[in-house]
Amino acid sequence: MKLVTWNVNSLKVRLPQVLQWLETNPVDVLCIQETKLTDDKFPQAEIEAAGYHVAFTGQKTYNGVAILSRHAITEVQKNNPLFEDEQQRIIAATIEGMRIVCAYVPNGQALDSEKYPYKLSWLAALREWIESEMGKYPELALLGDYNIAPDDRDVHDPAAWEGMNLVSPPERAAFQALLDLGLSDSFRQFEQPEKTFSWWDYRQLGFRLNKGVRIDHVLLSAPLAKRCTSCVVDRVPRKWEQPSDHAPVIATLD
DNA sequence: ATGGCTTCTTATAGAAGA
Repeated sequence: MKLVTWNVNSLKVRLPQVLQWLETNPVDVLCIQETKLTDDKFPQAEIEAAGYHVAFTGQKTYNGVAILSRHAITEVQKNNPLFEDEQQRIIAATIEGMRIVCAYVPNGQALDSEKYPYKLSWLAALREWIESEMGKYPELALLGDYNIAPDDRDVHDPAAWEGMNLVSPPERAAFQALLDLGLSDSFRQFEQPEKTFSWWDYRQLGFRLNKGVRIDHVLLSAPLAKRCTSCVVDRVPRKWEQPSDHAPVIATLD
C-alpha cells in the first residue's frame, strides 16, 4: 500500500506530469494540494481514464485539494467541520478502511503577517478535528503540505532560517501537537539521508544546490505506522521541465 | 536586496507562494 502527498502547484499546468508520474508509480492513494482549479474545471475524466477514483474541492487561483485512489472512495468530507473557512484546503475520505486526510496548511507568509495567526488557528482546529476523527477511525493518515519544517534537520541552513516562517516555535509546536495525538512522522521512522527535503525555491538554483526544506509530510496513526516499511521523497519529477516546486513524498505500508 | 522564479488574474503589474 503506497500513500503519497504531492503539492503540484497548479493541476492545470501539472496534470501531464501527474499522469506521467503515476504511470511509473502506480500508487494506491495520491493526495494533491494547490490544484488552483474550481470544481467545474477539475480534470476528473482524465484522471478516471488513468484508472483512479477521485474526490476534490477547489477554488479559483489558490488552494484546492484532491484525493486520487486506485480503490473506492467513500465518506468524502470537504473542509474541517470545526473551522469555518472559505479557502479549500482539506478533503478527507475513507479508502480501504483507512481515513485519508489531505491537507494544505496555510503558508502563513511571515510572522508579522495577518496570515500567520490564521495559520496557527487553522492548525489548532485541525488538531481538534483530527483527534475526533482518530476516535472514529483508528487507521488514519494525515498527508499534505504542512508548510512546517519540524526540525532543524529539515532545513538546508537552519541559521539562515531562524526566526522565519515555516520554522517558528509556534508552528513547530502545532506540528508536535499533531504528533501528540498519537501520529507518527513516517519519514522519521527510518534512517534517512541527510539533507532530504520536499520543497526547493524556484529561484537561485534552489534545487540544484539542494537549498530546500522538508515541509510535506505523511503522518500515520499507530496501526498504520506499525505497517509502514518506508517513507521517501521522490526527487525525479522535480528535475523535469517546468516542475512543481514540491516533490512527492511516498509512504509504503505492508 | 523591496532581489532571484512560477502561477494566476474579468491580466498586461502585482500578489502569493515558501
